[in-house]
Amino acid sequence: MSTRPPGHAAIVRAARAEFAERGYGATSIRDIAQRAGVSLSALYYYYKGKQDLLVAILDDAQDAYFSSCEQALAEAGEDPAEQLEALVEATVRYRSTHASKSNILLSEERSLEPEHLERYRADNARSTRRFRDIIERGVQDGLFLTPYPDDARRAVIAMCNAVAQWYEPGGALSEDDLVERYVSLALTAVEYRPRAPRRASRTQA
Amino acid sequence: MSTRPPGHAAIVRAARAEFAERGYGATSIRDIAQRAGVSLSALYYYYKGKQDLLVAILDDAQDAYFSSCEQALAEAGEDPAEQLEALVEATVRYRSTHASKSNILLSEERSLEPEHLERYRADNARSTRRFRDIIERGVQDGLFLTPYPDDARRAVIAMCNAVAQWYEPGGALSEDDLVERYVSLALTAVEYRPRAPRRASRTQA
DNA sequence: CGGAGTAACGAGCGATCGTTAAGTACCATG
DNA sequence: CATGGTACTTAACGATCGCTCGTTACTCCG
Repeated sequence: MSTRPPGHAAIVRAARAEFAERGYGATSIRDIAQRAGVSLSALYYYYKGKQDLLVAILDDAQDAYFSSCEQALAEAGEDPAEQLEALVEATVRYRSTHASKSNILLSEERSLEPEHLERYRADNARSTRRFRDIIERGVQDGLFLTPYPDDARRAVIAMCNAVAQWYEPGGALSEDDLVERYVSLALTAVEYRPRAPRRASRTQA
Repeated sequence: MSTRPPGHAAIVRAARAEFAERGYGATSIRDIAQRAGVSLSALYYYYKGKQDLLVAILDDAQDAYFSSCEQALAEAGEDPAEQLEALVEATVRYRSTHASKSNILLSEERSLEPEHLERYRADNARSTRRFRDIIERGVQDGLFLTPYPDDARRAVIAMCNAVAQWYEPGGALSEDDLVERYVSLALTAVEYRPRAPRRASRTQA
């Protein structure tokens, strides 16, 4: 998609920016075309219509996120804490470096027509399950002490997602530091207590 | 606003529902009028236009949230933990019982025209400051051990806000239980460690 | 040199958009 | 019983919407 004709890339870039800023429903294809520096009918050379463009952008954004998670998990070991770290890192990095994609992904589900909605929801559910399974296993292994695994999961996901709404690359906080903080916050949220050092006796009520 | 003519209340209710479901930009005033069971021009009897209606809905939603926070804080004592509890409880209750208002509040800032944006942002900033000041004081008092107060604050706010997107009243989880869990999660996020043995039993240790 | 395919363009279609103007039914008051 | 405000209505305006049409410029291949 990047090595394609320059017009195509410009259209996708412009559409992503407009959808992220104004929302799908408030964006006209003329807005997109103007931002991309092409005529409005150029859009119809590459896509069947506005909805088709949204679907393509959503698919691309979802693929990018999922493959990033997949890779992070592949490099992580068996330890649930390590896996949660990997997932949080992948998510935070994605939200911070691809803010437009993230914000569209997180807010334009409602703009999808019914025929595309099911697949989109199913894919998102797989992603949620990733978090859920890891946290559940951490709880079973006695590594995560949270009494509310489901709510801890939602909290971790919500706080990572919110990064896309406020973080500015190149600001005072580096991406690596950001990741470190959110990994730490996530482990705190699930109440991670490493097994090895036996000196901890305050836990387990 | 509730004791006004029935048409007015119906319009506001319909507009809230439509804005929350489809978004401001994707909602037409005809959609709103039809849902309210009035003609589209009835809207112009009460409001100057679509934007004016959004502003009224946003103002009402903001007032409801802020006054709820104010009341909760007034009933809380001086203890930062108690104050954070009060703020989280007020926020979670608001998000869970006024999902439409919440979701509009959380996503339609971008639909505000410049002249209304400044006041809206300023009011929201006051709300954020509430959380920030309480957490900062908790850290200074040595009650909150989090090394990242700003990020913990963002995490707490984000997880509370997300409630509006998934919680269903009347479901398996009661509102009181929901509040209890999120208060607990928030105290965990700021790494609350009570100085003296409080009678608290919902937090571990 | 002559198609074939690619990558667009400007003009315009019907539908829908936010908004306005002018009118109407219904009270309550004087 | 006339008058004035309240609470709407129907009809229509110009602008903009997503989308289609017919055309054009430019390559590459034989």
